Amino acid sequence: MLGSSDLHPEKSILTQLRGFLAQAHLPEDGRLPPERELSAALGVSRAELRKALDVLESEGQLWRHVGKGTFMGSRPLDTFADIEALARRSNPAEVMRTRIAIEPEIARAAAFSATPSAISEMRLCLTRSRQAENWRQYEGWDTRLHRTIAEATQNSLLLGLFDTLNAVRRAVTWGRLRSAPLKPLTDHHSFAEHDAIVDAIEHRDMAGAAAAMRTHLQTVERKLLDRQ
Amino acid sequence: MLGSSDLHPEKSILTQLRGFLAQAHLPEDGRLPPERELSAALGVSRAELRKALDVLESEGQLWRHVGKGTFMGSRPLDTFADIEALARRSNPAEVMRTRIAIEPEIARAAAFSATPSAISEMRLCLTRSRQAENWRQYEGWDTRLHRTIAEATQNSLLLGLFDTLNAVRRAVTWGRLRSAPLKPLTDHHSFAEHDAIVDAIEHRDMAGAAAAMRTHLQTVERKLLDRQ
DNA sequence: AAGTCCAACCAAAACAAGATTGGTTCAGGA
DNA sequence: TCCTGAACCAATCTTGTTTTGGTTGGACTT
Repeated sequence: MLGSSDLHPEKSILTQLRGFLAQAHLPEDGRLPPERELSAALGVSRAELRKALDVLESEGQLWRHVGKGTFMGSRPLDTFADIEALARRSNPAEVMRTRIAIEPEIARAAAFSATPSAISEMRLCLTRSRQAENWRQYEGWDTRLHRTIAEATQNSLLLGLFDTLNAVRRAVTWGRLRSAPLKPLTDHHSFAEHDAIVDAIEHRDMAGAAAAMRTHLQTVERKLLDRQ
Repeated sequence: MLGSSDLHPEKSILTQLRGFLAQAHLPEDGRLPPERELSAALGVSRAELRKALDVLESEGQLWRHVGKGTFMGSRPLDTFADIEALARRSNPAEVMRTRIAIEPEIARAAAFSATPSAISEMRLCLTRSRQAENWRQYEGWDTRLHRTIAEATQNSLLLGLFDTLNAVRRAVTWGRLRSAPLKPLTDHHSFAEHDAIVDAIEHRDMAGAAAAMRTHLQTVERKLLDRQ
């Protein structure tokens, strides 16, 4: 077991690698030579080199990706969110769960920050949605109500995340439920639920606003499930 | 000037093209044949075809792009959420409020969906963050812990929104607090708070996970305020 | 002269084939 | 038992070619 040339082979390779990384100056992006080159340069097998690299990666000192290479520093995040890519990986159920997770908190924040003019715009959306003559109109005012609530938080970042979520929702439903026929404008229990949300916001009832929004979205989710 | 074979050549080509588009069934994406093919098929010169296409494009019935082709319908809007634009409109306080709104709900979902391997990765993050020798290492493991929790929801959309939020956070703090000196690695009450979050997730305590995450983030917020 | 056609060219985008690269497996040998 | 080397895999990059809308200029017709 300890008959080899040194007692701590992996440790010596680790130090050797650390020395190399400290000495050799890497390119701008912090990329270091491919494993095959590096193992040859250090005179060790690729497997042993990988063990040492595993340690450094677990320490968070470098990150690796197949086809790209090995880089010093911490793994970079995407600098832009690709709506289409998100929609491709997601599905209607996931969108609904995400709405249920996030929109109640938006309503809570809105109950804290909403201005009177924002609340009156919500009331307008409620009235218009009641007057809607077909599903499309109703959906339009429903969407606008939810966005008005998000605007009322006066939190541009929260609003941005809401818009992203909404864009994904549209992309997902377009892709999967495009065959949905023009729904008749029948039962809209949602009227009372919408009222409850806006009422809670107007009364600065944060917990109530969140609860009302959650109840509403769970109703929507149940309708979705029933239709399938 | 009107000596040619017909008085309104461009108009006849337009109607001919309209007829073709109504009759021929296009592929899924609404793409129509390249101009060179289409002009040959309709027996008109490419220049004349392009004039007709210009009309249809000005009417908003189709859109074109070099290298891509000509498509029926309206030009698709950008599907990228611009992180930089969000960061420009936001600020550290807003980022913090948004984290407090969203991350507790992520923790709640994680308590429901987390796999044992995900939980063990959270434990690893806890251990490493305790062993951290400087602020940068600690921050790295802290970030990774929060992302591991988001991954544990097994909700790709929620994860995507979390990543967006995180990207904006980094952009905002880099832009505004770049002058922050290397903070010493002193008081980390956060250890116990992190433990409480992971414990709740492991015990499938959804409400507890959300509450622990909210408590933790409010602590972070208080530190931010104290420093200013 | 004015309009039309045709061919060529341009840059952006798509497409295709090959090479790299981290990750994994397995037979062979020390 | 452990390590090695080689092979294989899938994701990614690289490179070169093709396709596509947009543009220009000369030849031909009227």
